[in-house]
Amino acid sequence: MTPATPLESPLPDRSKPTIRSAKEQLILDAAEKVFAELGFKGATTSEIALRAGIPKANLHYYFPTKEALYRAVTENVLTAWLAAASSFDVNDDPAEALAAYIGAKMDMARTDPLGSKIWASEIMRGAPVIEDFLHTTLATWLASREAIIQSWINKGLIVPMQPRYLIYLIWAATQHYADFDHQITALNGSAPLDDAAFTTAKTQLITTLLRGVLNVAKSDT
Amino acid sequence: MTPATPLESPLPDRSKPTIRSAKEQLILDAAEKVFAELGFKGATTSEIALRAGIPKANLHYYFPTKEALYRAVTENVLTAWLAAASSFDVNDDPAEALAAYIGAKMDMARTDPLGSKIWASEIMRGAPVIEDFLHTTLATWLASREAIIQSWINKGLIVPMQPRYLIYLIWAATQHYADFDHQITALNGSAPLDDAAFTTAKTQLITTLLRGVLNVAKSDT
DNA sequence: GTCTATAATCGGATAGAC
DNA sequence: GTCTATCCGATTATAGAC
Repeated sequence: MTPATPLESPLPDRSKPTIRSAKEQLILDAAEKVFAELGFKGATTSEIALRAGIPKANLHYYFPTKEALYRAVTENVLTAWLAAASSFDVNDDPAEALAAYIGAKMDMARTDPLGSKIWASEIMRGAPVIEDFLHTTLATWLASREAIIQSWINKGLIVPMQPRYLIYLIWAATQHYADFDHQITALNGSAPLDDAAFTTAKTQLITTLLRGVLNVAKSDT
Repeated sequence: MTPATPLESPLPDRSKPTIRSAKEQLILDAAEKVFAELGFKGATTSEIALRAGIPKANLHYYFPTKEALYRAVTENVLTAWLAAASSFDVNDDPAEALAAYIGAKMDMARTDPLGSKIWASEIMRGAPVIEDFLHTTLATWLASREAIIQSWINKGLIVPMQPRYLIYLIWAATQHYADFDHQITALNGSAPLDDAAFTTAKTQLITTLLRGVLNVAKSDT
């Protein structure tokens, strides 16, 4: 595993939509599942090929090495992550901005739990592939959102706090529904949360966190 | 990996403190690190033996199979988890009980991040080893604490909510500092959080969550 | 109890036929 | 472009000397 080479080509050439793309996508989908379950080292190309329904050698034709395949999967995760991150910016009102961001992250945990698991697994092994991303794009994004939250604090809209620990809280709370979905399912009587239950969890999370950080009118002091 | 056999002997025989215990502990400590980083499948007995400073065959003398070693490590994690879980019960006041529990979980994330990572990794791969624990001990613990929180809601001490999503929020927020410590370190300028910063994170988390769920006096409505 | 040597298997990757 | 056959290193586990 080469360390910290910058990721390239987030959207790899859509000019030829379905010539080799079909099988590549088949492989990427299978790889996403296997990497999410077993991590980079635990995943095997045999297992990925098996789940994709192709011979192992065919997989190595499209993705020469296991690491190249892993990096391709990881790029997709980062792309999705950055899309959700922008939902922070659509509103100047802290309540609406935070609610939108928490909601977007919850929706991502619901629709793409595998991406969240791959992220978690990558971080837990020391982030060799996304290390550069952590120190550049993510650090920049975090700093700018800290500044926004700090401005809300200065205006008295948010209670005084360290903004970054609020961000960590949001990340943790939302990604938990993806990373630990097996545990949540087990504690739900072996049935995954249905849409109604998930909506309840999402609404309650937004309510609790907004109550926790929004400054109410100080008329009663 | 045999599925869902109940875990046995949480405290394996302390009558002979240091005859073979010394090397077993050496192996368990090394195994905890390697399993935390690489997961069950990604970890190798060679790597564990290397870090324990013993020949690989010697490891297999003390722990016949990789799975037996993994189960031993997992038992230690469960034991520690149950110890922290009891901190919920020491107090009848919701603010104090929740603060004590959140604080205990944060302290665990600080002192034993590896255990948290092993838990996360085990859940993400489908929990084959702790599945039984999830459906028995953990489900029972969750139900009893839900009942306690519900009683607080009935007394008007806590705002109306689904108690279990509050528990999930506490689990997620606290374990995040263990499971994602590499990311937090990267975003902290490549330096781990020092004790002061961690205390700030812990205090702020307690403050935010208590504000989010405690019912304030309704004198201003 | 401990370690060297090795068996048996698995996994990543490739050669070369089709 | 696709797949069968295979190489070779890595990995789990054991046999047997000390």
